Amino acid sequence: MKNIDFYQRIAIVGAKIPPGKVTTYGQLALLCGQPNNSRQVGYALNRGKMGREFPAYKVVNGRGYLSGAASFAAPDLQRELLVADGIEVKDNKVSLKRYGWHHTLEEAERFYNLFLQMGI
DNA sequence: CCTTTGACCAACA
DNA sequence: TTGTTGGCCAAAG
Repeated sequence: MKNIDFYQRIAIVGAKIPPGKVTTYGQLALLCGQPNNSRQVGYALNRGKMGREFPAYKVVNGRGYLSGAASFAAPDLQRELLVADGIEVKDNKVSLKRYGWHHTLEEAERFYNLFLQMGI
């Protein structure tokens, strides 16, 4: 699997984050078939490799913390976008328990099969 | 070719 | 419960 494909996978999974939910770098990496490659997800976003469509604001770290002022065009942009989606942000952090995307095994398998079928 | 860097993470003290 | 540590791995230098 080429890395270009990994970015494609991230785009596909990112588009399926349920409304009003957030995901983590690690979860995206896992759903994209590379559980130990969460740093690469951060790299892709940092370098703007995911395009304008990608809901980067819905990606937080494993403890629910937002990505940092430097990561978005405006320092407070990520928080504003999350709040606009009805997601509570307190102390620069969201509750993963309440707003995390708790995907099922079936969902994970659907992605796996889709990627297989697409050959990416 | 190395070596360093990073929008990460789980385990540990 | 907070800070640290070692592992991770592709891209950049």
